[in-house]
Amino acid sequence: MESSSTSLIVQALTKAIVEHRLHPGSKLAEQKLADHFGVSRTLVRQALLQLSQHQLVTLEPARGAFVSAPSVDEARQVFAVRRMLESEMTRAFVRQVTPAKIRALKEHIAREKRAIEQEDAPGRTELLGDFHVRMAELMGNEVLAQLLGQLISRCALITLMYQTARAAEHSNDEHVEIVRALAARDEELAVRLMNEHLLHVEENLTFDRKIPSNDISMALS
Amino acid sequence: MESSSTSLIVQALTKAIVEHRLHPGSKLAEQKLADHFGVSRTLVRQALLQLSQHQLVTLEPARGAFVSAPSVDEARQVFAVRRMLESEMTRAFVRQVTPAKIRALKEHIAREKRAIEQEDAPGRTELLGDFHVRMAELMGNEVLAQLLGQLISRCALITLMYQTARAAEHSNDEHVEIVRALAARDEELAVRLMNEHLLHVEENLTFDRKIPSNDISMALS
DNA sequence: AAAAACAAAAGTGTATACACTTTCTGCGGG
DNA sequence: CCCGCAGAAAGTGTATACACTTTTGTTTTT
Repeated sequence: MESSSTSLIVQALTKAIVEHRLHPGSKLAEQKLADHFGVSRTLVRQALLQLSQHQLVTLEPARGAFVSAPSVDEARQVFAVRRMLESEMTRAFVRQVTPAKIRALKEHIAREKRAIEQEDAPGRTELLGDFHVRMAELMGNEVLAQLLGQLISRCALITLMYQTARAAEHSNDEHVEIVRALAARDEELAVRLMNEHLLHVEENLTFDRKIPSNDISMALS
Repeated sequence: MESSSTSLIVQALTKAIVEHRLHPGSKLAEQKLADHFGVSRTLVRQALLQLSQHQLVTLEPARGAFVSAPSVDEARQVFAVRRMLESEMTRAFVRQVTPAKIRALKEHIAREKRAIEQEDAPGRTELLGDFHVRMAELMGNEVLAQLLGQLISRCALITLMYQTARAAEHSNDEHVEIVRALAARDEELAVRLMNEHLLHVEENLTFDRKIPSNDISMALS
């Protein structure tokens, strides 16, 4: 169904993994993926190698590629890093905030709300994560934005999507509060709210292991 | 001269790039590297792909791989991220400091001093960077340690090695001061010192472009 | 003599081939 | 009935082949 290069495969697989269409532990057989994307194993291997660097996929020597199943410990470490990074990011954001930036964030939050109301679960998860990336981008720091993007992908692998129906609204509300503090240039409040927000998201972790569905073609639709 | 897998090639190239034996802009021809390492282009390509994800190598479509030449802007962004991450890391470190951890850091600093006295430039650069990684490891956060490791590799590409003869001593002194503040559990002082330290390192950036040496075999010795 | 055009060489991008390892299946022994 | 073992099937790891692109060097044209 597809036609082009490695990065398209990476994107497709990333989406499927982050949206939990491919469950942690699922085997990713090279030939099956190659058939599905209509390319040779060479390109699939490149894609899997990249994904393993993003920690979305785990490569076991001579056994193959599997969707990563991060341990509880690792999950907490990822969130600890996010809190370190994002509390300081928030601080820096306040110091260089402009009306245009606030407007951009508010627009983003509106998009979140729309996705939540329409019960668009995949879009919702993505947008809620992107809020944080958007902040980094608005600060003009590409390096930060890219780094956060990866951390957040790892988080999405961890946070289960389903029970976020209520949690999503909660996150959305907290985003609103954060932006309000940013607009008011209240540095300490903004930092505190961001920290609490991330703690809340982390609390929502559930670590039940679902039964892996190995049907790759189904998952990639 | 070599025998084994992709990650050995990655390590060898990383070392050569970070130690400035391969200059920014140098072409990394696949067949030449393959011959040098005694493997096929397949493995070399895998290695180059990984290095490009670490931002040490830039891939230009249909033109090949080159040692990255980060822009001034990108350099500042990397340092901005390091300051965000490491100031909070320092704060967290103070809160969970133990005598054993202080001892470990002091040992590391002693190794730095030895490398500086022996004018072991490559070892010196590596150890000065590793101080920060060691802190992350001592906190038991592998995710943080790995992330910092990558950021610091990117820094090493930027910071020129030669003029650090004096700067290296300076960095070493600042490490001593930081550890002293950590041992005293003085959170604010430690954070301030770490921030200033990173600012000093950033100030030492020099952005002169050297003439690239294309002799891969020579550089890899 | 400088510029344009073409041919040869070198190099990258993808597919395929093949060796070797793991996994599965069925059969015989405990 | 279960365990283990042999052989087949499936799958990964590396090398090689080949098409296509960029680069280089030479010849032709103005």
